[in-house]
Amino acid sequence: FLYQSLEITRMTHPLRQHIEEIISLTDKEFDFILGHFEHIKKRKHQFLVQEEDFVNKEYWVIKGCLKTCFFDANGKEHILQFAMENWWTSDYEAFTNKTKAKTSIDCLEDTELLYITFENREKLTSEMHKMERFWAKKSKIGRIALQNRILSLLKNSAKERYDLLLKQYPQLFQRVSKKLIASYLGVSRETLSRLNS
Amino acid sequence: FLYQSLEITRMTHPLRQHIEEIISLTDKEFDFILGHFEHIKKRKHQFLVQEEDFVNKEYWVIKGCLKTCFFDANGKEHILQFAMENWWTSDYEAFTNKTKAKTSIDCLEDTELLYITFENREKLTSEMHKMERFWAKKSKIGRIALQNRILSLLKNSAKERYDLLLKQYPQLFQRVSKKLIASYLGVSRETLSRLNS
DNA sequence: TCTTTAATGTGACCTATATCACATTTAAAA
DNA sequence: TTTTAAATGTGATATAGGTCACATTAAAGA
Repeated sequence: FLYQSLEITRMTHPLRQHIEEIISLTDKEFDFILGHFEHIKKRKHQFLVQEEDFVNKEYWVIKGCLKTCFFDANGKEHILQFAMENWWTSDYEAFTNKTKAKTSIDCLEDTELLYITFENREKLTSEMHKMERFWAKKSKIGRIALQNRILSLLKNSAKERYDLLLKQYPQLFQRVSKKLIASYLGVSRETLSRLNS
Repeated sequence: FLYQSLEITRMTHPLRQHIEEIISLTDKEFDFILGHFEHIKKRKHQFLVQEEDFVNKEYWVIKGCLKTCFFDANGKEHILQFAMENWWTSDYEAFTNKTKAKTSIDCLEDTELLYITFENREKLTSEMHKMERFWAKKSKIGRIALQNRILSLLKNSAKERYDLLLKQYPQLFQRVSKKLIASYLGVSRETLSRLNS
């Protein structure tokens, strides 16, 4: 039904295009992969994951925007990740280790997603070596991105981190409040507001 | 020759024990894996990787201690990672993307390592699905650790980060100078020195 | 062993960023 | 449309942590 709802064919399915950036697929292989996913819609302010949940799904964003956040001892919110079109998201620690989520994943807009369960992911990777390689590659890329964020937190000032983020993800600033950007960068919203002046 | 030099058998090889924490291996499989690695020794202050190098090896520490560091615009050193016995290390961005290293990897003690080249790693993972799974799992674990470090940089004070590190890696404090610990935590060594008082 | 270099601690002072308070604007509900 | 809540900007002030300077101690080298 997903093909119909988005008026797309299996040839132009966004997930297929996404996967084919890394490995190439036949029509049959893509159908097989897609068969392991489910489709859901969420409205703004709905949660995909809440703190303390067990998490057995990994999500892929078709359309929309989400934040992965957590709260410190003083109740201050911090943003670990944003997710928009073509991004994967989940609480990976909870998903991988079958532990409770430390984070919440919250829709910032009405959002349309595909998800795959832990079991289906295991099945798919063992049945289809290509997908193991796909996710291995994705994991490597994700790790490099996290490492660069640590680098940036260690060596750059608030202003520098702001400029880098703006340069790397200009679309983000159109869709997300500055309060959340501030929480992602690790500065107060007041300081962020003053950076431009 | 590695078996001899360390007076170990293939049964008790430290790399085998390390891999078997995640997947199980036959003697034959382990010999096959080990055949893709080379053995090297480095002295204190020698580099495994220097900034601007191309990096086509991933290292595994048999014995010793290393730091992965980089320098900011003011020449201040920051530590991205330490590596000790049973840890993997490399400049993963340079290794994965075949780009130049942003970091240096420097031996803090005389160090004994195994390494695998990019080509051998590709060969090994494609010939032996188990090893693809092994590294996929390692990559997941590494990613979670990086994420938790970001979490900690965002939500914890210098003192809290210090206490967490001390709790998680007490051995580190016996082997590494406080200046380097400070660079890892993202505080000045003076501040670190005052945290205990 | 002697000599040099690095590690560590601590005082004095500085600065980037946080916090609190409030006004204004904008967007979301009802 | 009206009402309510959230986002944003900005001043005043506080503070964690940085920087500089110097003394002491410990550890490398030679």
